[in-house]
Amino acid sequence: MNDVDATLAALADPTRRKVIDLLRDGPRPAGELAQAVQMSPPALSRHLRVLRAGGLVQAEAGGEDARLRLYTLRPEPFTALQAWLDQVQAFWAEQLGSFKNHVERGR
Amino acid sequence: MNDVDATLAALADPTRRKVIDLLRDGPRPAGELAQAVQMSPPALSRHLRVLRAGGLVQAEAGGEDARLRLYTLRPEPFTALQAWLDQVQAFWAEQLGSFKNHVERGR
DNA sequence: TGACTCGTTAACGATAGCGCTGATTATTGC
DNA sequence: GCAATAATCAGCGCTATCGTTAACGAGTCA
Repeated sequence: MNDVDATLAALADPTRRKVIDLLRDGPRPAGELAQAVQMSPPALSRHLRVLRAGGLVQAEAGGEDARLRLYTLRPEPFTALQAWLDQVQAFWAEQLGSFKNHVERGR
Repeated sequence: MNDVDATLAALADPTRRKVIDLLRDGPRPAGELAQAVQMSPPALSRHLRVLRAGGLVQAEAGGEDARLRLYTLRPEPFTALQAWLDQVQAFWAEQLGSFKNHVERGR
């Protein structure tokens, strides 16, 4: 329902998650990323498009060489995912609610 | 690399994420989950198998009626995912490192 | 025992995702 | 202008995944 779907779909692929890990060390041009994950530039370009569509990364026009597209991480989807994760983990926080839920659902 | 791959693959499907959200309110039998997501029991059973394989859920033998399999959330994969998320978000924590990375990579 | 329910497994058709090669656009430097 | 480079787009097979129906063990109750 939320955009968390798109975020998780983007992170599902191991290649894309590796790209995220690579970008943790700083911005990288697309070609360098393709070489790092041992993949043809067109294949990685598709992955980058998915990551862009999900808002996980952002392509800046490289200042020095305009042919290079420097990719950078964007924080929003990750904070949204963390918010959802916190909600899920609240399940164990309210351990005393394990019987409260039974009552609420009337079992 | 890690088992985070399996976790994210399991969470990628919207149906499976909805199951997780449903289980936040407490354990549910498989049939009730299938009805909640408007899906045939076999289809949901496959999703539950994926969630089980990833360790996100656990099937307990229902005490009252042994035919029912009550599914419950398991914490481990979520804490592992949170750990990875924290690593990624550390990228913005060290904002001053944006120039440090340039130096390290010798651009 | 026999009818019924719960859940899973098996087999099938349809769809979507992945990675490749080849072509296209934009930019650099001679 | 022209060759070379960076990145994306387009088209093509391939595999995996998803959901459905049908068949199968397991458990309940008369």
